[in-house]
Amino acid sequence: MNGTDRKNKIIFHVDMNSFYASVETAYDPTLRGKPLAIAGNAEARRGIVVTANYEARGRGVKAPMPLWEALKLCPNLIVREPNFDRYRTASTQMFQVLYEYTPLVEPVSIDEGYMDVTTVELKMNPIQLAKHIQDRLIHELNLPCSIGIAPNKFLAKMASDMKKPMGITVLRKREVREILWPLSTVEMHGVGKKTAEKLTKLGINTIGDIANADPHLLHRKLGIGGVRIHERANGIDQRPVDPDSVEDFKSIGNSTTLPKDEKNVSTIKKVMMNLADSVGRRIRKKNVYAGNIQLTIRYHDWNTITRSSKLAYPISTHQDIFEAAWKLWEKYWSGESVRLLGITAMDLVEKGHAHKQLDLFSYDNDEKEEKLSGVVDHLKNKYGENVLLKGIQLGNDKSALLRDKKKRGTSLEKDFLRDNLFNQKE
DNA sequence: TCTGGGGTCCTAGGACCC
DNA sequence: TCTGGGGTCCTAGGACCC
Repeated sequence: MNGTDRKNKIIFHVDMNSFYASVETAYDPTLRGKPLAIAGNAEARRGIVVTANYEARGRGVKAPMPLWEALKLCPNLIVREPNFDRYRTASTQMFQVLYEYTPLVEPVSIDEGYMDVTTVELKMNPIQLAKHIQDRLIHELNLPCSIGIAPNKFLAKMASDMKKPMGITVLRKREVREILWPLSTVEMHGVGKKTAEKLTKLGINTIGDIANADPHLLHRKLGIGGVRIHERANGIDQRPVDPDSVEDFKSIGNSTTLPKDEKNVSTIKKVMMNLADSVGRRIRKKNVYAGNIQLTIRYHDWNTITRSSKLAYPISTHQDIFEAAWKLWEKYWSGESVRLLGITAMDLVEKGHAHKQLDLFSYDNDEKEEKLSGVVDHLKNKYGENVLLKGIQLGNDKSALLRDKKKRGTSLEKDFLRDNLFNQKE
């Protein structure tokens, strides 16, 4: 293998076909061949089609469609409520199979992922390998998928979309002009309705038009995303398959649509406590702290606002999360009735070596220790162990952290350090 | 009988610091 | 004290995807 060979990667995009519906059918084979939709309870205002199988899609049912509309199109539609634990289990099993071929697997969602199979040594060509994986998923898990094979992630993604269900599609770079360019701009991954409208105004109607447009114009009109779609439309995508990207999640949140529009504060408080509880469980399970809490309020008229505030120190308990969210609620609620509430933990920092660090302090108050372990991990993460240790050891002097102009903390961090670590007397 | 829930990335303006 | 400019942080909203 020489350098030129290594430059031409072989990327798979594995895309499970109508995943939730397929998982349900695997559990209950009597569903096979019948039109099936996964949708929430309409009484609880969750009546949205999340996934429709191909029989239902043939009748025009597709996600996300209100359930009543789906039933109008397809009166004999079978409807099942989503069972996310079941889907997560199936997803894990599915990725297990992919990991058997290479560690270079990048899950992008519960039902799709990329594989870099460039260096996989097998007595098969890539198409045979894809077929082999597809066969295993259908035989071992009863789950159909489509696989796109291409020299990069974007083309693999576009390829996997071309034959469904159970397709295998190769898209070579030299075929981009013939296969991708005639498609309309919305067909392109990354171009949605709004961007397509803007493009239409510029006289850009197909992926080929994007490819041949002036990238400076696209930059002016669409920002950095414009440059990106120009590259992609020309078959260029340098992003590596990153198996670690699952680890660095940026936020964890939960939201819920209320059974009816609500302005009763004690009801809302209960909902928010439940949301805070589940967000707290999830971040603690992932061993992270939240440095910022965001509250989402959707009003009866569908007007949605988000309000967030950076915290003086990272938190992880449901009480702390609730308190932060409740402060935002009290500050920003307009008084109108509410349709949906959401709490999201953001600016996540790893828990790290909290307890080892804690030995440096002589606090006897448990609660304070919990809070301090959060800020210590946060600062360590951000500035590195040395800076932080130096800062702490300087004790009641001004810390290295506060002095270092390049690595100075945020004002919130400074305030916190001043209040809690340095017994500051100016 | 309108319209779920989980995310990521980008932009833009003002605050703040040097 | 005035003036300007650059950089980062923080927040809110929008677009997009599954």
